Amino acid sequence: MLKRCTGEEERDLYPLTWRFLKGRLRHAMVPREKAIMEELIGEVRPLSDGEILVRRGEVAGSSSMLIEGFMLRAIDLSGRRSAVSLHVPGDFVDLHAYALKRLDHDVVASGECKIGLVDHLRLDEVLQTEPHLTRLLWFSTLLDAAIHREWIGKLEQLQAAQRVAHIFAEIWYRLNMVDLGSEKVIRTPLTQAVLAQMCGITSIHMNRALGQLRREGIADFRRGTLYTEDRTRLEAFGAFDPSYLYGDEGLGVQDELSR
Amino acid sequence: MLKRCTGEEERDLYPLTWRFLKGRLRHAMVPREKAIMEELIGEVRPLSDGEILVRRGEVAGSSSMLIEGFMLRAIDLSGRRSAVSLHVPGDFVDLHAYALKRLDHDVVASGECKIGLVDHLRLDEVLQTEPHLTRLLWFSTLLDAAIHREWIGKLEQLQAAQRVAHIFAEIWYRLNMVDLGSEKVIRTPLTQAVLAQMCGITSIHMNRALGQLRREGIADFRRGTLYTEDRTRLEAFGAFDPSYLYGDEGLGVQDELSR
DNA sequence: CGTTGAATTGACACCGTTCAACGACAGTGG
DNA sequence: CCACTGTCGTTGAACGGTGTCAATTCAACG
Repeated sequence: MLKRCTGEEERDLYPLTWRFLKGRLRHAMVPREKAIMEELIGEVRPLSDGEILVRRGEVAGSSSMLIEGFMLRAIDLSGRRSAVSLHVPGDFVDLHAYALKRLDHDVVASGECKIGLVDHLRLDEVLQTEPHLTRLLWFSTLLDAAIHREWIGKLEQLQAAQRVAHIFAEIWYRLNMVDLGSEKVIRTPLTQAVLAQMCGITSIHMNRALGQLRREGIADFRRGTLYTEDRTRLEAFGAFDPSYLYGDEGLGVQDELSR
Repeated sequence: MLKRCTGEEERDLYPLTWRFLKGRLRHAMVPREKAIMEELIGEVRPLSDGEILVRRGEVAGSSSMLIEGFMLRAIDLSGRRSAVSLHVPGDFVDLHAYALKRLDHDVVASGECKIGLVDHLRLDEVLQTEPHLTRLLWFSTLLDAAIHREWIGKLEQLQAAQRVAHIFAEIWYRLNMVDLGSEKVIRTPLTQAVLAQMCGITSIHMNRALGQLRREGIADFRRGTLYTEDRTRLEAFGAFDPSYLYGDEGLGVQDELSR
């Protein structure tokens, strides 16, 4: 008889990595693979707000999984700083560094967070002996790429208020996938300035955009806390279609990857 | 005595795939791996301008390498269409489809082009038996992600004319890496409308931006042909720093990946 | 030589930036 | 308990970049 693994059990068995690919292809991992993932983590380290984990150009010997909190990837172009992606618990934040060796961007803590370090030598072993797990790791980095593409589309087509709405919808969705965030409220360490960096607008205009969302009753963001009565409306306003996040409840075709 | 492989020889030995990772980590591939890559290609197929190779959401059983010509990835958000990336010969265009199974975007021919199809079953074999080559394939998809990030930064920070300049500089650089494009002129199948889609502006404003570049003597783009006297100036204007393209002449640290 | 898609131009409205000032709040130390 | 301080958030007015609409020119091609 196949015992169905409940959320509780997963948390107990894999306290550090149970959120990895949760809501996406985690169901494609067999217990052995989940155990390998958990054992990959060496040191667990806390980060304080704004702390830079990896600097652009540095050669990295390890990658890290985000266990608690939020992180950003940031790049500088023509002097100004901007955020090109956001990470939530369960994300293998800079797995990219494994194949790229040096990164093209900084990886920064947004608020307090906790990460688990994975030595690249361990990943070498996985590549040698675990083709299926390798493919899942690869998949997780392509998920990032898919999100990047959506952000590009968002920046190309939406205007300020819609961009924030889109980000809000995305964060909410991603938090839910890893069992975080409630139905009507989520807590984040984000400031209006950081949101502005992610949306490619000034923080002043971000303030006005948030004002608009508030006035129109679409969403209320105050000092990191996001609240909304009607998420459907928020998503619609931000032209948010979650299919790029490759969640399980999507088209379901990924079952082919299951094994 | 180690025989140095000249460009000529590479072309003869691997007529379909000699451009793959050229200028990046191709030097890290041993002849056996290059041969495997070449043999991965099944059918070779021409595409006509605007032809859609893979449609968003479709389940793909194969991926394709771009042998000649240009291709785009496009997504639709709130009705309008926009281009989220551009590909040049040597790019393993929709390798993403291998791990993702279904894509979040369309893959479209820009102008006439020629592609080589690779069955996913063949890639499965590579994953099982060739960890080093697997890592290089993974690397090539992460290169796309790095370019995505740069585009996000570009959209967040630069204004119209600088955005085009940046794209121009990028295309030029990438073409040079695969032995295409001369010092002062490159030919592309791009229209002002497509450039506009890539820069997130209207084609009308793209026209004005191109006019500005022309007036200021930075670059002259006319019906697909791009000309400039001073590439350094073009790059400076577009705040272009090629390090995100991970070219060989970069920091050189990637040699660690060599083996 | 006519047709067609692409490129070009001008007028005007709107979105977002800039600069400057002010208000709200949390943490700190007296 | 209060005053102090710094960060974050808020607001207004002027300016500039970009979108929109409509009309015109240009280049390629059958």
